[in-house]
Amino acid sequence: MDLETVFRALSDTTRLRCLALLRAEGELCVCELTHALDLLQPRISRHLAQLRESGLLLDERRGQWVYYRMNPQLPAWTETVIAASLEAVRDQEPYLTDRRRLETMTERPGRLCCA
Amino acid sequence: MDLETVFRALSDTTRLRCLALLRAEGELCVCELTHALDLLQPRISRHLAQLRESGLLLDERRGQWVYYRMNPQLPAWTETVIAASLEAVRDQEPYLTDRRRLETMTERPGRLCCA
DNA sequence: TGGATATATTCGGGTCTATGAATATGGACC
DNA sequence: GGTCCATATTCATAGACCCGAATATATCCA
Repeated sequence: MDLETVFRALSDTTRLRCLALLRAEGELCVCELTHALDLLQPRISRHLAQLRESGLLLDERRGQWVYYRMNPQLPAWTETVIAASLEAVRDQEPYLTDRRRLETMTERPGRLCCA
Repeated sequence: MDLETVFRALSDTTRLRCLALLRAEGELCVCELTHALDLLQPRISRHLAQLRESGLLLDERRGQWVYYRMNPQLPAWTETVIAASLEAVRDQEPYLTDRRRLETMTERPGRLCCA
């Protein structure tokens, strides 16, 4: 896991938005991220694949859905970099709206509708 | 200073090598960096310009030489990101060799030859 | 088996990026 | 002025990247 690979993976807003939600929520499936970011599904899917290939994310299929989550075995410096940078934009757009859209999403797979 | 801009600036090994030396040395002129990294001068100059335009570096002409240094007014998260990542590769190549080449460079401007 | 949903991939186009080579700019000094 | 040195910029090329649209794959369920 070299610096250049990680920084390149982090140098796209779509990917940063996905990472921000995944860190907050633990894990999310592609359709939840697609809804939260309000973007086309192939676009989300490609960015998630990039994050997986760079080593930052893990994926796991469960039934129809593929869930992504942060790789728990990242080197310490990578954790530090991601945590510090995402914390700095926590209260800015588009990250605020992404969280709101996810919260108000109905029919999230594997979740009670009236939790 | 947004995340994407900073991460894009950091996603190139040549730029990371320049930043590592500049953090260690305080300030360096273009010819010192060119010698330390053992690359062609226009290549170094262009990467330094990118780092300046992204806000990470400041430059200052003194006589024939242009000195670059870290911008001392970076946001805290940027400082954290750069410090954590460069610290992680401090003892790896090509960063080790870069420091060695700089140390053994003769005729560094503004420095005594037998310091 | 067939249809519906979720996810991934391919394709084509436009844009950005990094590079070496060559050239231009700018200051110092005679 | 002219010359040398340090630095910056231009030019052309090759590759990477991002995107939407269309299509392919995979799973579930009837």
